[in-house]
This record gives sequence, structure tokens and C-alpha cells, in this order.
Amino acid sequence: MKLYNQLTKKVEDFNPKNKDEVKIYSCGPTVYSYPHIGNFASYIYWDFLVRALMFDGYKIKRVINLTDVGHLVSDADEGEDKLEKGAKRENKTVWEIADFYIEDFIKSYHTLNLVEPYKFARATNYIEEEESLVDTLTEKGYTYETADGIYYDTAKFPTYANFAKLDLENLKAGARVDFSSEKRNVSDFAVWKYVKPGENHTMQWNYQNKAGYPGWHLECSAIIHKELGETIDIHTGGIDHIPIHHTNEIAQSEAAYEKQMSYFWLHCDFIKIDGQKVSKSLGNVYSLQDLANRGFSPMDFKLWVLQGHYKGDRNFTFDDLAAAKKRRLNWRNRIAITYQKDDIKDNKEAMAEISNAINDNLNSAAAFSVIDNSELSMSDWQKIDELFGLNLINDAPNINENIKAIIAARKEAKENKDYTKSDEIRTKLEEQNIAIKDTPDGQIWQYLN
RNA sequence: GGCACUGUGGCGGAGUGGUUACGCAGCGGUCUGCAAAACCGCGUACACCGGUUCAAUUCCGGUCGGUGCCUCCA
Repeated sequence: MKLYNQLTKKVEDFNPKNKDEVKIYSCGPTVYSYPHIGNFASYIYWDFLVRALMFDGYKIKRVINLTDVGHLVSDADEGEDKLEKGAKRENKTVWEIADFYIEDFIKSYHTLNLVEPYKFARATNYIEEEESLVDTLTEKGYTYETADGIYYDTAKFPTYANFAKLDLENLKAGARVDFSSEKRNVSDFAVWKYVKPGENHTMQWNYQNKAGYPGWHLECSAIIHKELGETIDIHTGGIDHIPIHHTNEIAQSEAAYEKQMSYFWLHCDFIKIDGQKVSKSLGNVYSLQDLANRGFSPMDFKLWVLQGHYKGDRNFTFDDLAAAKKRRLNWRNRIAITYQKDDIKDNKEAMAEISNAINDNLNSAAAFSVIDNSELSMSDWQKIDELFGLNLINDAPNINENIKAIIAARKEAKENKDYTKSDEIRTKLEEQNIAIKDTPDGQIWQYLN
């Protein structure tokens, strides 16, 4: 398996530390509103990473976090807590907000047929570990206190700028004008925030005899350490995480534990919608429900995502989604024919080509072209279905005995040249989503949708 | 301003120093009771200008264009 590693900025051979188990951590959602298809695109890319590794025979231990606290609306550690904001908006408590959107997220996760992780880790379940991490950083001299919290002094971590190739001098020059704090360096970040006097912050914990809550970056470092250990194999996220979130995670974890945090760092690019960036503030977001309302299943969207590459600059349009839907229908119909023929041999060459493609930095698009051009057995299709998680075989109407009998009756009517009857049955079968086609070799059935 | 990414046929989208990617859409044909499917064929794609090379879409340099991040966001 070859993967692009943000740490080295190169495509490298992937070899897990422990051959039997690949440790993966994926930055998950902040649970304060419905996710949009751009969010799900990233979970689909990383799901394919997991499935490709499983295809290669690896066992996976993967943790996905759920941020239910302390993620401020601004990375400058200013402004409102997103959960608190959502609670106000919906007139609920922050805990209700978190529970509601976690449930919704996991439901969508299952709808998309994404591989269940070892654990979904809620940030608020790791407060003890988070506090302990702050303790360690403080003991090692990496933190300092201000009026509003405990900050990480990035100047004490000499390689801070390396991961994202940050230009710290320039960062300083470009800092926002309204930026005012006791921060020593513009890149310093809060590991712990104090509740301000008069501030109504529901989620708070007593730490150092003050009411406060963890900084956003802290949770990932703490969860990884608790659940997966000091070093993991792969850390995933979106490209937006490179300059701040992941840079800060590395600074925290490697300062505290004095071990490399992750061997590989993978980041997917954002998708655009109709040529524009997907943004909550622009309001051009679509949910899975919006796709369903237009007649597209989550699997159609998944196939659309996997037609491209996780590092590619993608543009989503409904025309392209329709093309993906058609392609998926065509595959399902090829499976239907394979099922009816039942004399097709396993295609070892094609499966090897598919394997080569996915091992080349997850080139699902190239693998798809092999699928399009190869005659595949049912067993091959089963493997493909498992590799991409597209529900090609399951997501089809059950051809039960009753339908089989009707199909047989149509065949008989057609052979007897009773066209009135055969056409009648054909029309009737369409209601069951079955299309009958007459080929030179006789009748076959396929799916209409 | 800083840091990145990117420019492939109608729309998407892989890839490669010399041979068809592929999908969807389109066109022509075979087949056919009808319909559809299937199958066969077709479109001389690689932003522009130079350079290297026997040969560049593929490497190097430049020009022009698009985008993202540096507030939130995968």
C-alpha cells in the first residue's frame, strides 16, 4: 500500500508498526448541527482507506472522536462555544444538543454503510485524561497561564512550523487587528479555557480550583493516547486541519509523551458544490436528506465520491451524481445478469488489477475502470462490494420465488409468441422494479432503478 | 500579503516520456413482434509559450487562469 504522507510530503510505502493491527484515528464531527455531504465525503474517503487495508488483510483498530465540548467558533480561542451556540439556537441544553447530533451522525454513518470503528470517542468522556495531559505539559514547562486559560507556548516546540510549513513571522503580520490577548506567540493556543465571570457556559469542570473546559485540540491528543497508545499508524482529517488542529495535536502529544504521534497523516481535499466552496456561512450545503429528496441514495453519493481521489479538487453537481447513479445501476444489472448466467469464472487478473489500483494511494477511479471492463463472477462482485461498501448486492429488491415464477411465465408466453400476454407481464414486472429484455440468447431480467 | 493545490474531449475523472483509461451524455450500426438491453464502431482531449529529448499531455522554466487554507467548516 502506497499512501501520500503529509508528514514527509511524499507518497510512501505504508507498513504498520504492528503487522497484525493498524491503528487509525480520524478526526470526527463537532456535534452541533447536521453534517453536509462535504463532511460525509471525508468519512467515505477514510472508510475506503479502512476497507482497502482490510482487503489487504490487515486488522484495523480505529477511533473516531465526537467533539461535544469546547470547540470555539474561532480558532483564535475567541468567541462562543459551538455547542452553547447550538443550544441557544434550538432552545435545548448543550447535552441534549450533543446527544441529538451524535445520534443523527451515527445513523447517517450506518446509512452510508461505513465500517464500524473500534470506538466513537466522546470528548467529554475523557476529561480526566485531558486534565492529566495539561498537567504533563505544565510539568514539562510547555504551558503558561493567562486570565482566560492555560496556553501552550509554541515557541518551546521548535519543530512547530514544520508539519504545515507555516511561516510564523508572516502569521504574526497577518494576525487579525482585533486580536488581543496575553498570548506570547500568535500561534499559541489554549489547552484549557476558564469560564469567564458572568459567562453562561453549561459544560464546565473544576480544574486547578477554577471552572473551565478543555481546548479543542486537547481532546484528540488525550483520546489517542488513552485508546491507541503513544504512536499510531495513520491519522486522518480534512486539509483544513493541517495548519492548526493537527499542528497543535502534534505539538501537544509529542511534547507530553516524547514519541512520534503518527507515522502517516492523510488529508482529503474539500469538495465544492456547483463550483463554490461548501460552507455553512454561505448556506450552500446539502444533507443526505436533500439528496434523497431528489431521488439519490447514499450509495449513489458514495460511488460519486469514490470516482475521484481524496486529494483531488472535486466539484459536486447533481448531473454528475446522476451519472454516478447510472453507473451504479449498470453494475447492479451486470450482477443481475451474472446471477442469471451462473457460469462465469473468477477473474483473477481483474481482481489483481483492482488490488494494484487501490494499493496505489487509493486509486479507486482506476479500480472502477477495471470493473467496467472485466467480466466478473459473483464471488468477484462480492469482494468488490466489500472493498467499496457500495451495497451493490444487498441494495436490490429480493428476487423471491413469486417474482421468479412471473419471470418464467413471461418467458413461456414470449416463446409461445403470445405477445399480448408477454407484454402485459413485462409491464406488470416493471412495478416490481424488474425490466425484462429479450436478447438473441433469450430473455433476461434487470433492475429499473 | 503568506502557504498550498490545480488547469485533460459535452460533463466528470484516472494515468503515462512513444500504443484505447474509464463513466455519464451524444452519434452511427448489428440484433429485434414491440420496447429495452446487449454488442460493434465514431468523436483526432491533454491552458499557453519556450526548453530538454529521436519523441512530451507526461520532465524543466516562464505566462495566464481557477481554487483552498491563513475566521467557522471534512
